[in-house]
Amino acid sequence: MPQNTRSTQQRRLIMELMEGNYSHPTADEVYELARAKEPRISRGTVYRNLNLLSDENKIRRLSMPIGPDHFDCNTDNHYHFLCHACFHVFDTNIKYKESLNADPAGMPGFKTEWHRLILVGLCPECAAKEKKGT
Amino acid sequence: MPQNTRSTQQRRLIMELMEGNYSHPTADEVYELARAKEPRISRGTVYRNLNLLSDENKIRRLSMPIGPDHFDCNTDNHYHFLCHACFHVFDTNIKYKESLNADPAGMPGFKTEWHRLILVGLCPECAAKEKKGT
DNA sequence: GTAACTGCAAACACTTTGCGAAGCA
DNA sequence: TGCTTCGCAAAGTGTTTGCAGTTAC
Repeated sequence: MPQNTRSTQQRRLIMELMEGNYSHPTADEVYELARAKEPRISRGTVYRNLNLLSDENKIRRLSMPIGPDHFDCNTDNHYHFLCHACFHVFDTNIKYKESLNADPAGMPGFKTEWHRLILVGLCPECAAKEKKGT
Repeated sequence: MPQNTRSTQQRRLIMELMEGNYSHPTADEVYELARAKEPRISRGTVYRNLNLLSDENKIRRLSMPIGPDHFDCNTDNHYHFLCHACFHVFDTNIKYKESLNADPAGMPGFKTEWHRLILVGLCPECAAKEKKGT
């Protein structure tokens, strides 16, 4: 990260697109949204800004067991559900377990900084489609 | 997956390398191990066989929030710790929560098939190095 | 003025895939 | 014999990076 970050048009646009966007978009989805408003914006700029905003904790990067990373405007600790059919990401109601970041029992010396819990399966819509198809 | 899978030299070699190997190697590490015994083996073959063996549940694919996938000869459900300095993967002693695969409370319609919990931080060795460096 | 940032394109890391030859059942 | 698998190389996906020009402060 540079010492002084600046407020550029592109950065403001990307932050605006993320604010209040609870769809957990991928970098490419943000790129498409951004391009609709600012056609000259480049993919590199979107990636760079998403990385910078994550580093500044203004958004959260969500790495998935399948496919590209997603980004979340909600930086509160919470867990996600990934549908392996439509690849949408959903928030879960599972309570965040702060205790998992404490030294895991029986693993002295390990310093946990963060943890990731992801459920993978089918969302209601895709589960219904699956049923119909069978 | 094909209807009938065969027992080839390469597949047997890769399975042998995985059996009793608790170091959670990446595909590339398996490739290097395999090449030491069978120099003509190709990367594609290693990837194909690791995928096939995972599909057959003879090994387990571990997707990490950083870096390439790892593979585990232990197919029992358990959780892992990733050191973000040396990128080694360790088994944790955290009890597997079967209940997370039940319908998450308050999320009717979602069908969870599996879940992944990964702790990220520093292993004892890298934590010690970090301390020294500071 | 100058460090931070941009667009662009090339490079990168990891993985999959198309093909013709070889091998297992 | 016929389907599976192989080695090889090329392509695919998602992301980062070097560069020369531009912009914020």
